[in-house]
Amino acid sequence: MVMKEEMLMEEKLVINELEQGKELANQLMNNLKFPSSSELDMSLISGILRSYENAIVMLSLDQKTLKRSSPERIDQSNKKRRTSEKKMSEKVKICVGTGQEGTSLDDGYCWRKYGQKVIHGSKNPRGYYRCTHRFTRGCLAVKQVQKSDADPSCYEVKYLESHTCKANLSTTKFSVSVPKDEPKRVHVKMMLNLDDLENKKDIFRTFSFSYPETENIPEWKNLMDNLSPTTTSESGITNELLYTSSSSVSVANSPTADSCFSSLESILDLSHVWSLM
DNA sequence: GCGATTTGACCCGC
DNA sequence: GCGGGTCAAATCGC
Repeated sequence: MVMKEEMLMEEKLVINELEQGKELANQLMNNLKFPSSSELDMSLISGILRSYENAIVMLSLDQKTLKRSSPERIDQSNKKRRTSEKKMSEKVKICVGTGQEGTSLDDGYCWRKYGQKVIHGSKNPRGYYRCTHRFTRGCLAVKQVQKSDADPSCYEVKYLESHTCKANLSTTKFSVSVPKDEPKRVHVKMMLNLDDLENKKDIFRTFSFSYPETENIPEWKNLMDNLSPTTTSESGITNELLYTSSSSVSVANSPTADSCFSSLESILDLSHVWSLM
């Protein structure tokens, strides 16, 4: 019953997307008859492409749902089954400072917890999260979060499947700061312009890691050397430098883009394309 | 009331 | 049979 309602909802969304695409295509045809601005044409074309992309994503998700709930399987048993597809995965270790638990694990995406399991041989349970946009935009991103047994201040985060809900990182900005009282700890604030049609707003995320972890990387060491722990910026935020990504394509297409907020490696990979503001 | 989280049950691969 | 991943009903919180 609920499943049927969900299917109808999905169908409506797909039809809506296709109708939008059709509407935009009509507008484009009119524009071609009476040429005006090529910018408008381009925006119409990208609108059409987006509509069809969304429809395809929704349909592919629908197919998966149908596969899982095919009549034979339903006849066989009314019980739960899981997909056996092999997934791409990326493991990331995140250390959080005291009093920051929970917030630092926030990586800029919206996750919904769908399960928790006690793992054999581990003291801490593993949490299972999937993208909130799974059903609205067909985003299949999944992550697993488990507190490290060895270091309770560290979380092991495993990302399975990448986000298809499309974060637009073209205007991503990083802000790096060093706390006065803790000169070996680095706070990174990221300003991210998400291509979020619902919210249309910039989202800020912060996380931190220890200086020694990055000491053996020359570029990072140079950066840290330039951050004198005694100076204070005009904004009142200690030692803040703003960095902006000079290559949106390299960010957006990076295999680690989805977890760039939490993966130290990905931040460092990107560091060479940053330019000082 | 609705969306998010919790939690026990179930499924599947090894 | 065991362990890990997922589902979905129950519960919680706003």
